[in-house]
Amino acid sequence: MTDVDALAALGALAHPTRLDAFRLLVRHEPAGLSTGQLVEASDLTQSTFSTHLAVLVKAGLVKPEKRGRQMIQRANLDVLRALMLFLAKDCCQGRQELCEPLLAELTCC
Amino acid sequence: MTDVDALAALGALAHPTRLDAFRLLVRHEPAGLSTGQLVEASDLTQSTFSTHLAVLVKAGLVKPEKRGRQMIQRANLDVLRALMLFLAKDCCQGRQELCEPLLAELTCC
DNA sequence: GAAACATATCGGTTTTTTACGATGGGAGTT
DNA sequence: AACTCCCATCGTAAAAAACCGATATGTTTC
Repeated sequence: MTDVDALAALGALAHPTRLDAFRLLVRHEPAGLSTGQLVEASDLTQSTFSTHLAVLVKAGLVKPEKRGRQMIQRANLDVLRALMLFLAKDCCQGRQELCEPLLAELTCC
Repeated sequence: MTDVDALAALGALAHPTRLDAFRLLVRHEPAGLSTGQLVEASDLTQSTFSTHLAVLVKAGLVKPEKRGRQMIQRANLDVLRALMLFLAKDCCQGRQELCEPLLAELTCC
């Protein structure tokens, strides 16, 4: 993951509507949700939400898939993992003791 | 870490200047760098960089400390860890197999 | 083919962000 | 006290983001 990719992912998640939508999609893995269902879950217009969704898709965090006349949206956890690894690399620069607390907490899952 | 905190941290890192500055500070832990040194490392005006720095501080990612007539800026790795944990919680919702690849890669450090 | 449906895109307005020079205030120096 | 240095803040202009209604595109249904 390059800096540009990480900036796109960070920016995509840095908005309440998009963060909510992404987390909703994560909770609905691997089935996904239609765009319309996501619009309903938000309190925004269909067109406004569509542009938010486009930001998530452009960042690679969401992968759309055609199904009949509707689009099924699915979270791309690979990109989320790549983003976390990107951040972790900063955290761990040479000093492993800095990230050990993180690993300890992450073993919760 | 609340949603509001996470959004602030994501937004703070979602800018090339601020991401660069934060990573530079991480690499200079635990000594930190003065604001002036950070300005030099950027290609921006002192005033412009100051507002960027304020965003990082507001998000808690950077902790300023007075030293004489200059400010020493230090990265707050606790907030970075909290942010990563916040993202990981989404990733791991109930399904531990989703985060195992991440943990495997993180053991690099 | 016409109608209904799901989603994307186009204009346009409002709000927010970014960037700069200039100014101000606190902290050392002479 | 006057001066210099470091940094924050103010005022402002330009750029980007957010939001909406209206329209366009492609798909199923009748």
